[in-house]
Amino acid sequence: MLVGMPRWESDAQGRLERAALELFETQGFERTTVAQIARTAGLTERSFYRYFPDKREVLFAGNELEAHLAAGVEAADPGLTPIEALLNALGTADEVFQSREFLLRRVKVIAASPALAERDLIKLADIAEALVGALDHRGVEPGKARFIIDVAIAVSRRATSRWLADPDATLSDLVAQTAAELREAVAPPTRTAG
Amino acid sequence: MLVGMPRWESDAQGRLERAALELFETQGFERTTVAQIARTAGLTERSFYRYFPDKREVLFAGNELEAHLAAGVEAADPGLTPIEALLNALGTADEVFQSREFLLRRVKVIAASPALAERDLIKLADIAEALVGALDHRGVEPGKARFIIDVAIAVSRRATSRWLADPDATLSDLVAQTAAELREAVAPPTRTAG
DNA sequence: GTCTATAGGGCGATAGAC
DNA sequence: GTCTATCGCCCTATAGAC
Repeated sequence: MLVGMPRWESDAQGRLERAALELFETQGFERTTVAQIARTAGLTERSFYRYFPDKREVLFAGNELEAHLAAGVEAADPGLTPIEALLNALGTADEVFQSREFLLRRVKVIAASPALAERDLIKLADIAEALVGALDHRGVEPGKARFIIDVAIAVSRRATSRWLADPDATLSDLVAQTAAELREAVAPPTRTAG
Repeated sequence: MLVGMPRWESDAQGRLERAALELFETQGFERTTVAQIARTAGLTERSFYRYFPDKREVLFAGNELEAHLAAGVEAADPGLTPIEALLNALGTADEVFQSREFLLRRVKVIAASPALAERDLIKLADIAEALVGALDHRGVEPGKARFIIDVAIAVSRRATSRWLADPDATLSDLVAQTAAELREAVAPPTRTAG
């Protein structure tokens, strides 16, 4: 036996994640079995469930984004309004994103499966809930915090969608542009005399 | 055989829905089986699936809210801004709600189960998607429409949550109040000289 | 790893209503 | 006869228990 020959191939979780994305792309989520993902990654079905509590989670592992955003809001200048603090943090989300290539593949797979779309939404809701705690430290009451977070996430979704489509723009610029769009949309209309 | 004696008890779907809510309340969603719901409603498990494509859906049947909101937006005064049209419609959502009593039971059951919370979120997303079509008829581009809808839904969620807690306020008043809160939250801060 | 309950789909049988 | 609601039985996959 050669020295340095590992007993198991490394990064079982990563292999499962890559195998799953690949299979979901080619066959669709519903028509892919957990056993198939595991086999493709050189593992057994049982081992899959050691890494992921259910089949959907294989596309949603990791808390980096939530942690990054919460940290960003906690660290924000106390002089900023809550929405400013949130949007600044959301504008740096790309710091924890994978390659745009990978994100686009993932977004497409998720959009193609209602089951994955559900999971995606609750993951976003989990992030929102985590940010309530961060705003709480700034003295924002939870109900109001959740409301402002929902608005900020709406801005972020629009900005991120644009950013995925336009390789040249920066995310934080698009967040700022979308925030301006928000201010305009909620302002009372200028009813010019007709 | 007596005249008027139906072969089956009527309203099988309603019986399933009531049995499910009751069982989810007492046992929780996960610990309730489809067979149990069906038995309680006097049906078999197989028949359950004739009415609902899956176990979660038993709490989410019906499209009344989506239809009501889409119709409200379609019928809105063309002079209103998109967000005004949306918020007006959302302020009348109570017209298609069940009793507050029933809503509170349902909200509690959904909040207690991650699986049901997921389904709840995607139902809201489905409504949002339907409203994109309604705003399209008003000449709003889809990406922008979805953004404004997400913001309006954030307002509506906060207003509805307050309305459920406060039996005396009207939903449309609370929507208006929350819209004012939104305008204040997104306005640049008045930085008084320090 | 093995075992098992449950979800959920396919297909056909049955039995009134018409 | 057709239509429609229900049930029966078979199957696989998920996911949790042991």
